[in-house]
Amino acid sequence: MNSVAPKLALVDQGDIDLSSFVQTFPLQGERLYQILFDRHTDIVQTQKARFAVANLEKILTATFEVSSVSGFDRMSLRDLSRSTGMSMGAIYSCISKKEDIALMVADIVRLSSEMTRQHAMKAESIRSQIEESIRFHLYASTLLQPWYFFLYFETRCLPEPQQTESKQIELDGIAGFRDHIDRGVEAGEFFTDDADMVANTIVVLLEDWYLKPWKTQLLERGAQNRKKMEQKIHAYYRSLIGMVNKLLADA
Amino acid sequence: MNSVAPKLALVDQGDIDLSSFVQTFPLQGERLYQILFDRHTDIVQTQKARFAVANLEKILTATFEVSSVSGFDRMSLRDLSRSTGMSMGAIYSCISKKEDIALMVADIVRLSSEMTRQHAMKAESIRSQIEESIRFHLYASTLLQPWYFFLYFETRCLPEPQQTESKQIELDGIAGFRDHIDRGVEAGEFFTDDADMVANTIVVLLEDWYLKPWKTQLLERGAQNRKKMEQKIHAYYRSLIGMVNKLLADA
DNA sequence: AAATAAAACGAGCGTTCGTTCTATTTTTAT
DNA sequence: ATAAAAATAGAACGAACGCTCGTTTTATTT
Repeated sequence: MNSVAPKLALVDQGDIDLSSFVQTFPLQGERLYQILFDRHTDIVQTQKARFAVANLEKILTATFEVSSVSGFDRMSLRDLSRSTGMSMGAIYSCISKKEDIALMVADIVRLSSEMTRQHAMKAESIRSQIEESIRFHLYASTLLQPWYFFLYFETRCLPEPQQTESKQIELDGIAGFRDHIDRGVEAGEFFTDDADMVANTIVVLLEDWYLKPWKTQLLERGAQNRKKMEQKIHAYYRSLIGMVNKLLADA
Repeated sequence: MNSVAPKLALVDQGDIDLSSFVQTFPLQGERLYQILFDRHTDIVQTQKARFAVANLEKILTATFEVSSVSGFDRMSLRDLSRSTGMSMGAIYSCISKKEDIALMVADIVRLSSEMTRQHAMKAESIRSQIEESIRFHLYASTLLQPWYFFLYFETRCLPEPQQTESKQIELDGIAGFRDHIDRGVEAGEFFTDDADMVANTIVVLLEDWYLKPWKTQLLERGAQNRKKMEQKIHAYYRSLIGMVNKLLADA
């Protein structure tokens, strides 16, 4: 290991930029709802996948839209019915309880977090494990922004065991970064006297990205904004990495 | 100005530590509810301040306790009646609508934020303005932790104008720090190439303190923990200042 | 064309909510 | 002592809620 450890890469590395992430990340579009259907055969009453997938998409899209105004509790199923264009009966042939919607959101976010963890483990150096954790999390939480946002604010609508699990996921995230940092310090790759704070700061700023998109992101959808959105993500990514580099000085 | 600007003070300065803050901060104990009574004569039906103050304290304390489990919406006034030991009639002579409770919380937090701003303005150097903003905010949001926490998660229970105002308070907080930083860079006190990120990080970590007290704080109340709590605050304060110092290198 | 099964429909069920009201008792102030 | 103010317990109200169910529509097979 060179005594002047290389800073985290500040430029895209081609094979791991947003475009290629979008091409491989499975929790998108129709596949996302297909996965939801497959993983919740006990909840979803509709039998034919074709109908279920289409309706799950309607229900979840409308849930994010309606509940973002004043929360999941205040979203009535009549609101949802109006917003989806489905009848009450149709909704209840797709889910069996209102709470099921929140359960499915929690499941997808948990799945996404697990995929992030798996991906980062594959990186070689400690610096690139940190880098990949951050990058992958930013990508995933951008594509699934309404899902991450919903889970954060509506965890309390879930039954107790799921509430505890959500909190645990966050703690694991912090512990993961602290672990990387500790190992990096031990290996002499970099130095800090406050690993807890650095780890916590990273996690909190990753949360900030999907909780307060109005701070930095464009909220409009559409192809013309794809490019702009990509630029915004990478600007935030560079900011974050730049900060980590300042906090984790060379040993 | 010396070219080697002094770092933010890492030790207490006696007259502005937690103990003296507690002695002067008005939004505590009985005074807090007296202020609430005075500022909401239109809402509170009870005439005699003595009764109103005692009941407001019961109502707000119980609200924080009950609503922390599953949110303000799911807290019924019958829960509140049971938890306060007050009858429905007594509750409704103290408030006129359930929403009033949330409005009063928002009012106090707004007031506290304003006091923080006023206090920090009195500091002389730019560094100490940043330092005082952070310190004062940490103190205030510790004493009023349930209030800050409640407002953050239950803003959506408020009518639209108040929702927008809450969001604006956060944006103003970020803008305030960015302004300090910009002026400090201009004056040559320190340097950063990412003032936005530094300002945002400070605000987000200040929020983290009252949103996730289980990460770092002791939750138990009581005199025997007073000392421990004070140590925890200052440990977090030092961590935060240490980080700011690393991010705002000498010019 | 007829038969079948899945899906969609929406009025209506029972429940709970916030809120009001009444009758009664307790507390406070003069 | 007495009148005013406050607190109590709980019945009652209408609105809104999550959810069900008998019926109708649609899609597919016979």
